[in-house]
Amino acid sequence: MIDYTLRLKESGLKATFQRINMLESIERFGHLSIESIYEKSVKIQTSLSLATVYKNIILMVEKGILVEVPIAGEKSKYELSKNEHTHLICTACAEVEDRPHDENIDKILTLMSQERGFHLTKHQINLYGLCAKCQEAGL
Amino acid sequence: MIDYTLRLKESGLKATFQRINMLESIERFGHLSIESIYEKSVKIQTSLSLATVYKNIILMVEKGILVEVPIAGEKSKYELSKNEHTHLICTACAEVEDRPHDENIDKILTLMSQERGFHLTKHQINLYGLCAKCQEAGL
DNA sequence: ATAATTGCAAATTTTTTGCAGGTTC
DNA sequence: GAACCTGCAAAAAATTTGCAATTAT
Repeated sequence: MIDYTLRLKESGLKATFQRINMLESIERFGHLSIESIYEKSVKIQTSLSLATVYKNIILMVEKGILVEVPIAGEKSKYELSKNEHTHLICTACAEVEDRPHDENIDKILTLMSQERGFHLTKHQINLYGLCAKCQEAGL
Repeated sequence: MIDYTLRLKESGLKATFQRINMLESIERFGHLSIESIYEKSVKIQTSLSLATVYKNIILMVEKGILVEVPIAGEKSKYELSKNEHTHLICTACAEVEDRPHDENIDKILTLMSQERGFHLTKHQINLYGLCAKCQEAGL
């Protein structure tokens, strides 16, 4: 289990139970919407309020502890910051799987940006389709 | 100017002035949020209602006439369906520029999907950073 | 001790819905 | 003329805010 107390303090945020609880929920499930972060976390701490979740998502995204994953046709999900990677998003079951980046991709994208004088700081690649499970289920 | 009347009818939608007006606004500006589509279009047809814009966005995305471009930290924007392309999103001025796809990218992404038994149907690549203008402006 | 954070309730914003009247095919 | 669409107003859902009480450092 990751040391979220340290991670939060490094960012100048207090290591409250609410925040650690939220981060552990996200760690466990990989990618969660705000509503789902609340649902998972309130089971651990029943007094948790949705407003606190909203406030902390905003703060932790600002601090770079969390990353927003915007998805077409759905609400954004949030994940822990980690190496750049590609998302495989199943349009049937809404599951999101991470795949490490082929290093060639980064090179190509950097070049593509430079052609336009664009200073690339971050990128997001979303692949939409059917995951293996949903294909087997005939969807 | 594109023939939106035909495009709508092909999709089984009636070619109302509201829809054509919305599509022309999107064509003119490239990428617009729902609120902006309303703001631009209501100048042309002052009786237009926001509810109509919402209803038609949903319909036209369903029919594949429009594509949702979800963006981290912002509301989704909508664009006309066109060839797959990459978005350069300026985090300072929020402008979105389209760049044609390097064909190598498509190959790599298809391979990456196949490794996981994932059936790729669509992908979305967003590059975040500073556009040339905003860099010059010292942002 | 003190500055940050929480949870609540209320306010605001965003999106959806129902329906009478109008429009497209 | 039938089915579809619009605009309105109202409802529902999502997000933000203010503040007194509590908690982390």
